[in-house]
Order: sequence, then structure tokens, then C-alpha cells
Amino acid sequence: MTEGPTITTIAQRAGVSIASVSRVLNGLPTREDTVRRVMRAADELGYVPNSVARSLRNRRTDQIAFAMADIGNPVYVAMVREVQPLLKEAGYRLLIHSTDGDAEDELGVLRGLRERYVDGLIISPLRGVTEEHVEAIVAARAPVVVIGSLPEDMPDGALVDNVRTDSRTGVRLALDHLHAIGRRRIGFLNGPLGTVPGAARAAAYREALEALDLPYDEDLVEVGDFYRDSGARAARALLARAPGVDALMCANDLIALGALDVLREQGRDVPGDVAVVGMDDTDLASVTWPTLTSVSLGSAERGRAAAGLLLDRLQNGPREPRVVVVRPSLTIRGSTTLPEASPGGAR
Amino acid sequence: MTEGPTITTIAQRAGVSIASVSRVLNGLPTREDTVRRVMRAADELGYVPNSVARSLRNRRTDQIAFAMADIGNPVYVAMVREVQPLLKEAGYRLLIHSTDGDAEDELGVLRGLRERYVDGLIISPLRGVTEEHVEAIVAARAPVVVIGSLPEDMPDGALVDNVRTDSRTGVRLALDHLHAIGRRRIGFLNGPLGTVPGAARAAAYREALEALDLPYDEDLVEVGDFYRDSGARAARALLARAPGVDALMCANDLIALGALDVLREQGRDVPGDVAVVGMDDTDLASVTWPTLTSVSLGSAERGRAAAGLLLDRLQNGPREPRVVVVRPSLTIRGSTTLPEASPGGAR
DNA sequence: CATCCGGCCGTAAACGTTTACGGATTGTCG
DNA sequence: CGACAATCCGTAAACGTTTACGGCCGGATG
Repeated sequence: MTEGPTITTIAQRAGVSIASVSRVLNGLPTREDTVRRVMRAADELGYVPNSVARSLRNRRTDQIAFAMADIGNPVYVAMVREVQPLLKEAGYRLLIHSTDGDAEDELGVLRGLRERYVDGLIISPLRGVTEEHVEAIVAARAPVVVIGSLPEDMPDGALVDNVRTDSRTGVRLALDHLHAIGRRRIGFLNGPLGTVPGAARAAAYREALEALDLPYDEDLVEVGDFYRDSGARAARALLARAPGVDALMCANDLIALGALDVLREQGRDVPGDVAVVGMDDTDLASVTWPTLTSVSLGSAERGRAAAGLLLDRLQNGPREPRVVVVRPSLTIRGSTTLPEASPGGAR
Repeated sequence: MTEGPTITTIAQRAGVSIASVSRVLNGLPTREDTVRRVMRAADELGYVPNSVARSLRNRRTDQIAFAMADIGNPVYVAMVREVQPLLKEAGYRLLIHSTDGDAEDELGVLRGLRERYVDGLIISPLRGVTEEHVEAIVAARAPVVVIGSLPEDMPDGALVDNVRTDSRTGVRLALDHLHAIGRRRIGFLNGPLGTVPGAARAAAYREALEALDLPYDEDLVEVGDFYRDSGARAARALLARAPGVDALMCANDLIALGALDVLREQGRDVPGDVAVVGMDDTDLASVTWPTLTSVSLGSAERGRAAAGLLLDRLQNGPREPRVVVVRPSLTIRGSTTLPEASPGGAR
């Protein structure tokens, strides 16, 4: 693997100093004649600047990392999909860290910021921002955008912007809708209470019931994981315990898929017997049959917002931390209404 | 943003030279006492090595890029999902380039290799490897793995490994299956003939028909894009032209989704009236109703293979280019058999 | 003609590491 | 006690850029 030409090679061939070469290549004012000579030499040698050397000198890498629990999760895919073009547009490369939900890994990424291999980080911590996260962020002294909730008391040194959604309102929208179509025994299939979304959605469910003057019934609640098979297990358990349930609120779309599987298997009509609502409004929601009514937490919008905040901070320097709240909305599909004539739409 | 400690800071505090610090930090043999002093200083200062400086000196970045058409496509997500942990395990970071199917962009990534911001590249070019691709790869002098097909005559300097699948056999598997369940008028919904998969699958369809002694009928073929709504349009056109069709072979799962939409809309039973087969066997296939029989082209396996080849070359140095062919297989689901009792499974 | 000013350019330092090389110290052995 | 080997460490160069600084040369001006 022979070495490519460097600025020095060009300087020799053009008969000028490396400083001149650098100036020409960076478009700094230089005599016409010199410019031509350097350009010519660079062309002939097929010169390409070494980005590592440039990074070392300029103290910037033009790279940004995005850390998430699982790149297989459609929610994160939607975010990456929005983030990538914005970063590219601004001249940054994108690094992906899929932490597998491993808290140690997540912290590893945060601590890794100190190696300065990226200029900034977007992170979506599954289990919330702990004391250790905060420590690592402060020590990093590189801008970080957190997607998800933040502890109340971020210390001053922390360069943290925040994008969050309001799953409380999201759950509320879903339950209002279910109530409006006449459902009164609304079950809830949640994810782990140890996760931020899990905890928030649990609280939101109780609140929403209260607002609707519906009783809270433990038998109508089941906790599992945020996956399809876990959703199926939970649905089976809940249906066995409370056969009279007439709607299922699911803490994400995958759980809802599992619930749909079980309802079909048991011959219960959706939405006739049981209406189903998912959460996240992923691509999957328009693929199921019946299509899935789902609470959109604006994944794409959250991705865009996060990228925007980070780029703004990188380009315009220090400023007060900002918070962007993305409003949830409800996308009503077949699982809570009568079968539509024409389903689907593009993904 | 104050500057962090460098090797020099540590050297001062520990009262030794920077060479000693480096040696200690890299675990080279050093006197016990010096080791302690350096370690102590490093700890106290919270030293973290600067990865850019290290890269410059070591001429390696510990980064690998993966370039694909669209990170939103489940096929690529499946690949990334496999690639990421393998790279992490080997100590590499992962960069993602989603080129949007833009050929210029794709070449940009390839040319960018010469900036040496990554040690290697996995690329899946949508429209095949052109003359220009080859040029860029040779000039890059960095190892590249291409997922997809390669021109016959790669020049010697090109450090290219290759992972491909055999969509010909894949289509064949699907048509054999359809034939075996008694279908004789098998339609084909393809993607653009200008793409590598599109062209290959078109040829494979003709061959497979021939092998089965079925006539090739132009009315049974429709060409569109690899997306759901395009698939729907194509299905509608084909059904109008050839109402007697009893099976639809789709060039990918998204097209198949569109086809399922239309069949449902027209009240045709799947698989009773029309059987449907998709291709790629993405996560979506187990979500539809009926679940979708699909040709698996081993996305996950291709991802693993690509990562394996690249890592091998990076770790063990130059060697003959290798080719890995991943065998396709057929995953039979509800869209070609009677409705199952229990659908689904984990995603 | 002497002076000054401005435009270009070259020298050298800096970014933060790793490592070749040789000098110093210590210990061993004759 | 002297010579030599073995250890350990410090100096300095190198990786490929960018940029501060000062020198040189030309022309304009008094």
C-alpha cells in the first residue's frame, strides 16, 4: 500500500513551500501564477488532503455520533433517516453506536467523547440520564443532545440540549379516542417500569383513566418487554384474566403486533370486540391487518430537532441549553375503526 | 471549552518524559516505580488519549464505513445490525453513509476513502460497480468489500472482496414452490430493470418459467419501483390486464405489501385466489396478514460475511480477493399456504 | 535616490501521539 | 576495581496539516 502524495510532495513538484500549497488549497489569496503551479501539481499527483492530519490541527473531526439502544428498532431508524441528510448537508459524517440497551456501553460512548473522535453526540438513553451520564457529559466538554428526558438539575458546565416528547399527552390522546368510540374497559400492555418510557406511560395511563372517570383496575394492566413476543405473552395473560376487556392500549407498536397476533389466534375481532392502539407510529403500523391506530411520538421530528440543535451549537458556539418538546398526535387506522375501504399508503 | 490534559501534562506532573508516559500507557516494559507515578498522574488528571493524534501517528483510524442506498430499507438495517457488533468487537467504530441511491454520492464515498478517514469500507452499490467505481476503489488503496455483484475483470490493484447472493436461485425456489402448490399463471412484479437486482430477477423469472415448462407471458409482468405504493400500482395494472393470474411473485417485500393491499381491496383471497411471494424476507413479512412467504436472500448473513472479510483483511494483511456467495432460501408463510393457526413469532 | 508600504512567500512551530536511538545508571563478573 | 551487559529513560523525529511571523521584493512617494 504505497503512500499517497502529501502537501510536501506537491510543494516540491510545484517548486514552492508547503505553506503556499496549503494557502492555495484553502483558497487564501495567492499570486495567480503560484495558484496555477500548485493546482497543476496537485492534479497531476491526484492529491487528496489527509483528514486525520487536518483534524489534529483544526481540532475538529467533522464527525457526529448518534447513540441509540438498537438500530433494529424502527423508531431509531426513523430518527437516523432524518439526521443523516442534515448532517451530511452541514459537512459532518455520521457514526452509529447501537448500545444494545447496555448501560455500560452507553456510558462507554459518552466517556469516549473525551477521545475527541467526534465533535458532538446525539444520544437516546434507554434508562434515562443518570448521575454517571451527567458526569461523563460534563467531562466530555463536547456538545450533547439528549433525546428523552433529562434530570431537573443539570449542572452548569453541561452542554446539553434536550429533545423530548410528551408521552403523557400521547397516552391521553389514545384513551380519549378509545373512550369516544365507546370503550370502557381499556387494558394496558406496558414495557418495563425500569425504563423511562415504561414509567412515564404507566403514570400517564392512570391519569388518563382518571380524567375519563374510568376506574383503575389492576387486572387490566400487564407489564412485559418492548418486543412482539413479549407483547403476545402479556396480551394472552391479560385476556385470560379479564375477558371483558374491549380495548388494548399498547406501550409501543411491537407490543401491539403481539397483541394482534393473540387476538386473531383467539378469534376476537379487531376492532369489533377489542380495539387496539399502538405507540410510536412506526412503519409497521400501516402493514398489519387491520392497520394499527398508533400514537405518533414524532420520531422523525425528534431526529430533525436533535440534529438541528447540535448543528446550531457547533456552528454558533455556546449558548443556553435548549429544550424542544415534540407534540404527540394520534394516527387513526383500522384497529380502532371499522375496516377501511382502501388501506395502506406508501411507507 | 478548556483543553484536556495531554501526554505532556502527565509527563510534567509525574516528572518523567513523554516517551515514558506513552510507554506506560501502552503497557511497554517499564520500571515499576515509573509505572506507578505515571498511572497516578494520569488518573488524577483524568487523562484520555486523543484518538486523532493517535490515528495520525499510527496511520489507522479504527473506523469502518458502511455505505448503502437507504438506511430506511429493512434489508440494510438487517445488515447494519449484524455488522455493528462485529466491528465493535474488533475495536472499530462504524460510520454510516446513506446515499439515497444517488450514484454521485456513492462515488463520493468511494473517493472519500482517499482522505483516509476510515480503514475500510463495506458498500452495496445499487446500480452495480461501474468503471468509475473501480477506478475509485483502486485509487483508494484501502480494503473494500462490495455487497452485490462485481464486474468480471477487476484490475489487480483492487483490494476488493465480494459478498453476493444468488437471486436467480431465489426466484427459482419461489416459482418451484408456487408450481408445487398448483399455480400455473404466475405474475411477476419487478423493480427497475436499470438496477442490478431488477435485471437479475427479470432474467431469473424467465429462466424459472422455462424450467417449469410454463410459457412466458408479457401480460403477466409489470415493472415499477421497489416501493410499496409502486407495488400497488403495478399489481392493479397487472390484475386488470390478466385477471386469471393465480400467483404473484414480487421482487421485494415492499412490492408484495402493495400487492397485498390491492388484492384485499379487490376482495381476492390470499392465498386462495392469488398466492403472493415476496423477496428479502424482511421483518415486515411476519407482520402482514396473511403473513408473507418470502425468499430470504440472507441479509443478516451477508452483513456478517462482509464484516468478516473486511476484518480479516485488515487484521491479516493482503491476500487474494475472496468471494462469498450466500445461498437463498424460502420462508413459507401464510400468503402461499392455508392460514396458520398461530402466526408471528418474535421479530 | 532613500524611504516606506504592501503583497507574497518561506521558515518554523504547533496539534498530540509513537518510537528509534543513544546515554545514563545499575549490577555482575573477572 | 574495571569492563561490560542489561535496563530504563530522555531527546528528537515523524505522522500531514494550518498559520503566525518576518523577510524580500516591487512600486510609489517625497
